[in-house]
Amino acid sequence: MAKSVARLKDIAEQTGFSVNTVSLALRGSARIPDETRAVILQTAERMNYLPNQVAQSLVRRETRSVGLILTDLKNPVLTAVAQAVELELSKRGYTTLFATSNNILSREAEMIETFRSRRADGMLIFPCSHRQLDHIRALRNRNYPVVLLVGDPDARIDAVCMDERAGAFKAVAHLINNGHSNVALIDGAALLGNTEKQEGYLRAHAMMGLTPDPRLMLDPKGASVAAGFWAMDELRGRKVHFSAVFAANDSLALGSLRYCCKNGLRVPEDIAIVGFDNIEFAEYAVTPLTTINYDVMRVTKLAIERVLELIGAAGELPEARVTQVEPELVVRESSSWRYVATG
Amino acid sequence: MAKSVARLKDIAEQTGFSVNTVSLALRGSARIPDETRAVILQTAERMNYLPNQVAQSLVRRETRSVGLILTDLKNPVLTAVAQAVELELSKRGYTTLFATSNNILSREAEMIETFRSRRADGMLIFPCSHRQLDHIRALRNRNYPVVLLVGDPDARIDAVCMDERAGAFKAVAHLINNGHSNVALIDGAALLGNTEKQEGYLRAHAMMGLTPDPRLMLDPKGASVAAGFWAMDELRGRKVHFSAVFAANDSLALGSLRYCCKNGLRVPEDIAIVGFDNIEFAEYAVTPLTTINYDVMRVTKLAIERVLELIGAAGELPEARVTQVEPELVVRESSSWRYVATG
DNA sequence: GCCCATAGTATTATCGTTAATACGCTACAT
DNA sequence: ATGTAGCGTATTAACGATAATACTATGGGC
Repeated sequence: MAKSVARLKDIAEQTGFSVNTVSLALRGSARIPDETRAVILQTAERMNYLPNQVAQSLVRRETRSVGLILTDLKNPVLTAVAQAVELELSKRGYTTLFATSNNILSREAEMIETFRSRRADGMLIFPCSHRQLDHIRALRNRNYPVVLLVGDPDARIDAVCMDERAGAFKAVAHLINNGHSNVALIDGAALLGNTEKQEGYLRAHAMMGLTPDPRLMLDPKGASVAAGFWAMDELRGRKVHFSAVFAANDSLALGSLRYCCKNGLRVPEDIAIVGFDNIEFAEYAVTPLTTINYDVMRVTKLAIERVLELIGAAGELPEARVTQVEPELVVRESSSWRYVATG
Repeated sequence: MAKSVARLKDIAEQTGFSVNTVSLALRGSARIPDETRAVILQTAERMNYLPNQVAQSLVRRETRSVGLILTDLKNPVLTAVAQAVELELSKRGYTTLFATSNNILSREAEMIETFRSRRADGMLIFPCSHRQLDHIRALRNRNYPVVLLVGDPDARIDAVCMDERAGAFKAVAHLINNGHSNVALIDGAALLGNTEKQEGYLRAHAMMGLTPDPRLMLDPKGASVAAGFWAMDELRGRKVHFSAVFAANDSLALGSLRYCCKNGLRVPEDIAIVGFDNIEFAEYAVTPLTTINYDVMRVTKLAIERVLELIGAAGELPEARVTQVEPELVVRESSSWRYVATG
């Protein structure tokens, strides 16, 4: 905290009015005559006074701050979420307390406790695991406003999120419809309990009466471009035929694409690739990437409205609601050489 | 703020001890016998007590929070900075207050005031403009601990940062040394007053006795891949010969690369490209990108140490110091077809 | 001239915590 | 027995603001 900043008391001493009069004047009370207010305002200005929000928070019993806990910022989509959250919150006079869990459950729990201790009015959480949510549910049960950014309709916790299952379904169905009956899956999230994309992948197969070879489902051990590159190499080593790849995010997909490039595999002729998230680099890749897109800004706004609604709720929190936004498939060259021919 | 949370007073009433005894017991004072402490600890646990940091901050006159203001999070390097800052601060028991200025000076000033009002113990700022720093200097002059993440040795404000001028110099000197005497510059930062990279570009030319054609210096009007694509098109339209491009960040460079790809220009044979920042996508591009790399984690750690040092300083702040970390050139195929031949 | 409404300002309590100090009791030395 | 050291706990006053209430002039009505 900056050393020696002006307080109401200092302004009071300077002007000769009481602390309360100064407080009322600065807050624009009608009980203070214009002349008095002018003197006080001017003195406050001169002394560079800014209300101490710590003291205000104590007496008002609200901090006007919201905690944001993400897994990490390596994924450009989470980055976009972070920025959108901060923007929307600050528009509404709230400050963002920020933390990352690095996919470590204990760290997630720790950051939640930190924010609770700081009396954040509410929290937005992108949980490490979409299944282990007991610590978050406990929070909600104690009437703390929490909104998850990935949702499980059965979790009994509010959530506003993109429907990953539907997105994965669309991606894989698109590949199967384009004649690919052997689609590989590059996705490591299932190990953390986040099986939505895998479920979409399986459901798309089931719908078409196909059963994917389990050897085509690979954990890339990371979410980076390098991991995608490695995963592709590993898949090829398994000697199981596949003509298409669905990667759980665009970084992985771009890594796969790079692998193909380097190893003389044509995309999409030899291997079709579909990513997820529609990051900017996807569109400008050697072979523009087919991917799953959703409106980050819209989801974020809804999430913020939800958390502010919970914060505003008097007494008991309302019943938890899960809002899932349907993502859309963006078809580009990497999945459709017909598209190459015509486009 | 969550409704009705346990306070020291509640524990005091439950156990029959006074508030102060409870406070001392929870903080592990030696004056409290083990038996008393055990009772209090157990009751606190049962009531799910967590100290109210708002009240603590008020009485301790420090919030153990640091404000982080970035321009935006679209640049993966700033993202990495944000994550590293949060990690390092939380290791040291500090919370990160986060905001973005979107390169709008008034918003930057506003967020600074917000954090000051919240009594953040210090701030780390990536300013929109490296020249208009009066509002930040004023803060420092009032003894507020601030550390900039881009530095001007003459600004009389502490800074820990990468030496952008030196980085740009290395990039352009590398191109010139490889036989490119007409190097284009794609960089829009100079309009905001951030001329470091441009200066490096000019200095590299001057050093070699060259004067760049001003028509080869282009403002891409943005920092995205799309902007880089557009800039390349614009440059070619100017009908001034150039055989190499230095782009102010890797997104711009990847956009340029994509343009070349699409328009039959070979990289590096027809056009050499050098980027800046060494984001992961640079390495895995069609033509791996030569770029400027620096150790984000190291710079971040130094910056945090500096701000905590300022926070810890009793009385007047010490003289401002600017620490610049030298970045390094990472040569890949995009700038050197000799490298292609051998590598 | 007196009462009362009202405008303008001050007083006091409060938020949840910490810090300094005070108090009461036991035990011990003298 | 008596002063005193020390231990365990309580009391009180901050921190910087807000909110409810309490004063104190002043002016108007009769």
